[in-house]
Amino acid sequence: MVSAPIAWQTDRMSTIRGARERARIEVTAAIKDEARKQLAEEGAPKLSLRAVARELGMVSSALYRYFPSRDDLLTALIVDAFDAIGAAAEQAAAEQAAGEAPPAERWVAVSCAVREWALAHPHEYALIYGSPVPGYIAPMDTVGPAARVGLVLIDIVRGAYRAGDLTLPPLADGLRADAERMAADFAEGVPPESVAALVAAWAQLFGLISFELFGQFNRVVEEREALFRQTAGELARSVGLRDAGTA
Amino acid sequence: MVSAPIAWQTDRMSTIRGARERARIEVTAAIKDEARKQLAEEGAPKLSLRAVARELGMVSSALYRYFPSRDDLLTALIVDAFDAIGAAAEQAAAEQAAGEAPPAERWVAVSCAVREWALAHPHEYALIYGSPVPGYIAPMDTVGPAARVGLVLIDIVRGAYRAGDLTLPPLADGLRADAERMAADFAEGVPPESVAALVAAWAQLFGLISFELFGQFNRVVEEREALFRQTAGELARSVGLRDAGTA
DNA sequence: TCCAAAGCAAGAGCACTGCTCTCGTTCATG
DNA sequence: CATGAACGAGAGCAGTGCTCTTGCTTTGGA
Repeated sequence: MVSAPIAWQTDRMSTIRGARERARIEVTAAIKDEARKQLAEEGAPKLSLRAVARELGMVSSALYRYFPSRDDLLTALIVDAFDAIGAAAEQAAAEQAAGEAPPAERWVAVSCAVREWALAHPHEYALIYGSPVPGYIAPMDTVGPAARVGLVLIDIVRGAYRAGDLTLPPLADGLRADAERMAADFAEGVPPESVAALVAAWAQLFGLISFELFGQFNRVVEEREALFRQTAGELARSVGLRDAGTA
Repeated sequence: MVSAPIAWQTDRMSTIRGARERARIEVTAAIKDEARKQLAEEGAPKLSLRAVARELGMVSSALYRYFPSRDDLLTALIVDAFDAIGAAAEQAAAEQAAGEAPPAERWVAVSCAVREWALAHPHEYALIYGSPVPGYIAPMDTVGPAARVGLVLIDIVRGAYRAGDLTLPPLADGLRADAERMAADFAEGVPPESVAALVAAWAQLFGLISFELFGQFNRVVEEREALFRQTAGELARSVGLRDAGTA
């Protein structure tokens, strides 16, 4: 029997094979750090391999030993960003779970955590939820990290369902089959009605964040946090979570 | 396909000042057309002044007689895109108004028209609703065209309110002042409760479209039109429009 | 009618970019 | 210890946005 792949990876990481391998890991991390720094300052389109190399005191061609192309470096940053926003959501959910808060409140807390991460890392947010780079096709490595926020939201709904605290929203006929497939694929233990509403709420949540971050609310909305909180609460209700305000 | 001319443009066009001026207008239009073509094929980041000039049989420096910089060319395309999606929304609204459809149905029709325009012009949509270009600040010329879709939605709600067909959604205390300001600024004749809900629904609508267009629904949602229709209907209800489905 | 002023296209050139290739050097391992 | 792989440096290619100069053409006023 072969051990789990995770364990095998940890094995490799703990077993330092030599100075060269360790240097490689360090340089790779340094490149990503510098790239992330430039990303935060100038944004993805301005991220330049040459500038990263320059700042690191090496020549541009040396960078290709670590990342075969600029897109691959971007992919690494994308994965990191998905992981970071996913971790922020998971942490918020964990904190709420400890306090035994009602599901709707946990939903709002997670939503706010996601929004706050986005406000703190606008360029990284734009990298993962903004316009995709044309010609760039997200490799499979990204789908796992990309799902983390969604899974947190699913968990909240599943918990509410198991506790009998979930009101089933209406479901259009044309959506039932797809909703059942989605439930089976990545939301086991959640009724299809809620899965469909959940996916819609998920997109709407990020719509609010994107509008705020991408400047669509400029000259329109001022009290953005209040609007977000209120709307996130209504989205919680729309997926069937009991209203937190009436508790 | 020429975009809707602005007032002063029409003025100038009717008063032909000379061959030179006419040539200038034609060349400007040709540049925009070619740029739009390349935009549709490759996307905004790949849009190259030199390539546009090459395709038009002129030298790159000549292009600067018409657009002082690449950003200015992009601005022109942005204004056109806002105008186009605004026109699509207005047309859908006009068609629905002629048939005296209930407000919620008109809301859904406008939403679907916007979505369909987005699906037909993904790169232009990404240009106006995707990640903003870092360092690029939208000039004032864009705010008018950018507001058109929103104004169509406001009109529907205002019509429903005047007809006594509007249910007022709840409004958080922290939002009332801002909502009143918004109502005074650009939604006269609409109660503040509805304005706040309207702005949120507006962002959520585009969140759905962006998620679909930017690939976030890949491997998740299949029946995207059905999900959009259902959610647009619920958004209509969330701003207080009478449910169309129960008619 | 003539002429200066303004508009225009072209070309050279600058400082960049991503990326490839070659050339010595250094390291890890059989 | 010797050999092959990994590595950093540098030159070079094709492309980019943008500027400046150089002539030519059109335009509008004297």
